[in-house]
Amino acid sequence: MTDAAAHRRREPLSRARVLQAALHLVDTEGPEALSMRRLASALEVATMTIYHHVPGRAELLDGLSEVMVQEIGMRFGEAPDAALRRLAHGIRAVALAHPAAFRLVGMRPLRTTDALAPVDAGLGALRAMGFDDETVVQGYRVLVSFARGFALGEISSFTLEGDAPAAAPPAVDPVRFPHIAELGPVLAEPDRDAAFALGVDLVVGGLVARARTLR
Amino acid sequence: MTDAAAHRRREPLSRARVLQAALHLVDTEGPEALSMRRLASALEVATMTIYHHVPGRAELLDGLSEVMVQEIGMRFGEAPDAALRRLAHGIRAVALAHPAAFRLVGMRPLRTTDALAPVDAGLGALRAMGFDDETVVQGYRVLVSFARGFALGEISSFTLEGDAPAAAPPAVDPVRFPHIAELGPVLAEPDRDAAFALGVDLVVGGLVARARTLR
DNA sequence: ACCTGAACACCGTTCAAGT
DNA sequence: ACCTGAACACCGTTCAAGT
Repeated sequence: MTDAAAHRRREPLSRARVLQAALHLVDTEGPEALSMRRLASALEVATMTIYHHVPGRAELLDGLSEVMVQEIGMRFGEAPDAALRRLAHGIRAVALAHPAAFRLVGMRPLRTTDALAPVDAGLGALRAMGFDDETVVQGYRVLVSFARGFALGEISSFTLEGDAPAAAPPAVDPVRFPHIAELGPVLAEPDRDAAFALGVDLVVGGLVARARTLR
Repeated sequence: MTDAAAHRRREPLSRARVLQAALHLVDTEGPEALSMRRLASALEVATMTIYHHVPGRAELLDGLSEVMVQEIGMRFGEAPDAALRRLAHGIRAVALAHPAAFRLVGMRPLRTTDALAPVDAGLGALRAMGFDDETVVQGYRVLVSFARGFALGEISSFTLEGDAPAAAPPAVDPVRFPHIAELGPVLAEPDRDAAFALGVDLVVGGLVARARTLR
């Protein structure tokens, strides 16, 4: 049932409906639209009613990342390196599907157990490659740091800010910064898909190569 | 001259002194302390006085990243791969020196020309390795995305949030998430330096290997 | 059980005015 | 040139109360 339908029937509010409405609000009106007051008014409910389903704004944001992480599809019986590549691409896909929301929560630690399935899958893939525990955790952090960092960076370059309009790159002195000046056109319109694929190849490809030296 | 000394003599306010005070405020009182009002009161000046030196809050944040980026040391005549490694470690070092401020601005695009020296150096190193323009820009984005993403992630795991106290990882169902459960101790206290070094090795090492195939 | 209104202690920014 | 006070339109959250 859609949120709108649930609402028309005046079903009792729930954490799930609050989170759903929050994500919709951010998707349609931008990150700065997510205030407890505006969320309540979108749900046609008093501001304080929200607090009966979510303890406060911090947990609302945690819930938002939970909902988004659950959109990362899982799959079973995949080769470990394919699973890692899918995890990275899944993180970026969620970010591109919800850029404003990802900007809001993209670097928060996952604090809610319902958001841990992709984490477990990623760690499992690295263990299946034969790494010791330390290297599993390190490799996981490297891959996820890259994927989140890349996605946040590209989002910032094309979403409006919540406080300032999308940035035009500053004009640059070709004497001080010759490389920036000469690369200008490519810097302005990079092939973002190719850049992300390069990063995934470097990280996952490198890990696969190291795994081979273990056996 | 220190900010405090300048202030005692009632020197006129300047953009530089505003930014310096803003960074100090965030360093000492956390990210949520950076409001125009609290910054003004730290400078013992009326709130609106700030606006004569900085157009608004967005530009204040841009200025903060400018100041932080300038702390990344530059060096000349270095081998390209060493320059890339130093850039990555420099980004992380700045983040660890100013965790609260980095959380505030770590993913903003650099919008101020005085912040572009490390960008130009990084691009120059990749060009010196022989890559075509597209690959230079892609490789740069990959390295910087990883460094920023990693630093932001580790900061979030040990800084208080501005809205919630430092996160204790949630207890986890070992049936649903066996890998998380079994890796628990390592996940709780990862070797962050080693993890970052692994990422730098994978990215820079991988780029060096690709550069070799070009000649 | 579920929801609400009023109040408190904050925000960023505009504007017209002061020295 | 440089600084300011008052006002406007917002915030998140506490508390006591309503159904």
